[in-house]
Amino acid sequence: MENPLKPSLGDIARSLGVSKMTVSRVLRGGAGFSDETRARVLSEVERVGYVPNRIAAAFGRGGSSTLVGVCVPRLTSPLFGSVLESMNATFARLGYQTMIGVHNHSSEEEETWLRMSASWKPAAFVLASRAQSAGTLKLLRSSGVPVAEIWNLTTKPIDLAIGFAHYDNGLEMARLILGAGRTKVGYVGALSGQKTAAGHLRHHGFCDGMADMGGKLAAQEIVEDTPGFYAGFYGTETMLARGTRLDAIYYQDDEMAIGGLAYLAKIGARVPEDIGVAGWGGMEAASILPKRLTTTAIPTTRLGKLAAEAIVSRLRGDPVEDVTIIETRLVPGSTI
Amino acid sequence: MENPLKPSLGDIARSLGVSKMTVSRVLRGGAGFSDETRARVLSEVERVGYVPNRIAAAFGRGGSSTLVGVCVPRLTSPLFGSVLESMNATFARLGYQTMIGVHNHSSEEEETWLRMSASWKPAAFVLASRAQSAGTLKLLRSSGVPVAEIWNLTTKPIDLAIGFAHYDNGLEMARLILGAGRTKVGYVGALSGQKTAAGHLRHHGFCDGMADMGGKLAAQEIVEDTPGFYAGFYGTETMLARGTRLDAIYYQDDEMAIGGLAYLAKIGARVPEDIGVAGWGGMEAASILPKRLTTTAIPTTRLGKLAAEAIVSRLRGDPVEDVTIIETRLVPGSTI
DNA sequence: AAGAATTAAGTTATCGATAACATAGAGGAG
DNA sequence: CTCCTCTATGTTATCGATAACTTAATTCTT
Repeated sequence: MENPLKPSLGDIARSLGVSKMTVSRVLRGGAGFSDETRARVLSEVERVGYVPNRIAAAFGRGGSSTLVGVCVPRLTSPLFGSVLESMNATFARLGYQTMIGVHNHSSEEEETWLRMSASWKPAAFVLASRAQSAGTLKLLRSSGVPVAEIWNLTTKPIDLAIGFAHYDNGLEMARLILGAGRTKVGYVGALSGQKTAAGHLRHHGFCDGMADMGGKLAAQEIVEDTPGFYAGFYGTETMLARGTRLDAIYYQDDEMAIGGLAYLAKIGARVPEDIGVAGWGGMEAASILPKRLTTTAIPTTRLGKLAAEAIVSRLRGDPVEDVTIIETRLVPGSTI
Repeated sequence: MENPLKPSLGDIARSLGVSKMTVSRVLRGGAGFSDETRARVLSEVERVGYVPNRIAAAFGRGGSSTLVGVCVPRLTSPLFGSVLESMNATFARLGYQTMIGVHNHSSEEEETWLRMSASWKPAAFVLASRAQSAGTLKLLRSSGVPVAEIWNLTTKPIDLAIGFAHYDNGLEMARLILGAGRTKVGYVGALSGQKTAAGHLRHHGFCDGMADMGGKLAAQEIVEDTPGFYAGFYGTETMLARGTRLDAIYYQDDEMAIGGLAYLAKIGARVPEDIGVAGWGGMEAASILPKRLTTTAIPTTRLGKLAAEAIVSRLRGDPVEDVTIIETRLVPGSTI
């Protein structure tokens, strides 16, 4: 008892004159003890302020913990923030704790994090944006724990995938834009890492959608910077500076679209009369603009909640869909 | 060896014919082994894809882990997101992992999280927004681990405090606004929990600053909602609907200010001619507005980095300042 | 060259909780 | 009244890494 402030199960047991197992059983709520014993244990636990040691518990159970490793591209995006928030809350409610990692769209960073994270023997992993490196895949497969790939959908998930149909979102937006009679359409995106990243998929879907209707992109600009207001602003400036006349721009996300709107306002272009604007994500700011932004609204809270629940179902051995597509909603808005 | 995919230190040792300690020493980079042994161990580790078990390691060390518990009010704010991101990166670089909690400005949620978190025997805690409940304080004190209170400053920190001088920020902004000749000033804030919350402090400093210069708030509106674009939009609407004529509004943060600007634009009020607007936080979006927002820029990345470094210094026994004030910068902008 | 100091190992005990198994006593069935 | 079944509880072994010792071999001193 070097530290009297941190009594252990054994200390509780000793001061009550019972065995550690009895205390353990009472605390974990199973059966096998009398009401009287239960009351005595609980009051002693309360009295000394006992805090169970989950490290020891996880170790004793044979290694696997109630931690869940979650890795996202970044934490500054309100969309990912919202997903994390609801996922975190759901996991907490179900008795799990989240360990967060950020990979900045880099598969090396993801692998570094994963290796570190795996050493905590998490009960599961949640990865946003497809794990790419061979090392990552090997580690995930051999770890034997449930893995949820969120945000993107993948045709053959490592374990389970829950996300949005980004390609289709791009396709739909192309239809909406061309259907509105716009013909000279540009695309502004930003650094989004690998080919399989969500932004690329929407871009790809958008191009294909335009091709289906006999159109094609008149211009595009991929800014070498994190997606955000700035990137949208400067991406638009750069693209327009090239002189191509455009009557609509599709942005990688709403933040970029809002940045673009700011640039268009600055140069006096009227939206949607002179030029149309569309984004993706349905972020809060999009709804307070003078003209409601044309975008695709995504239920981020739902994604987080479903992902956490799916993981827990899998851990409990309940049946779970391998691939869950979360419905998105095209918001026509007034900027196209 | 029930699971051949998860070899342990002992397995490595056995297959090399050395002791577990030798392997442990090599892996943790100390001394006490020959170059040849080192090479043999490393190659075997590589060959079988050994992943160390930190749960066992933490347990073996006597309980304390390399986890750091971090609790913030929410994850959807780009400001907190940015702090978390740099803190997470700094901790990772220094060999620690973060466990995240969200308390929604509720001290009960914070305490629940803390109790859960404490059971992982973290090496330290980082709390954003002052811990309030008696239970929380008692637990933190008796846990005996370093605690960093960030975001807010407190006069007597539990252990160490790193943050912004919110009260002074409010005071300075009051001076700037009154100094610009504005006399009928309103304040729009949002749900921010306890009395000691950062938003309240700025509000308080703002009122005192106005009083010092012989002014006082002409109107105020505290929206019962999370701070954000919406809250700023509707808070402004509600406040102005009461009919008081105003020539400037101070907002709890930039998101709310931008929401307010959107409302003002909607009703055709010119900024800053008809009414001035000021925010707090210096978020990215504030710099792409047609008129640069008058605000207080805060170095969120710096806060995250310094907080993580301070915690690690304390863990290593190096000297650390108890209270660190992070300088903020008043951005005059063009909206006042 | 003998003893001291250093290097490169190996041994043992331990952390706290838990699974799996063991046991004593109470109550019920026949 | 005997056997049998619960119920409440105790015992033992265990998870993987590590701290703190110990030992054997090598190198350095003077």
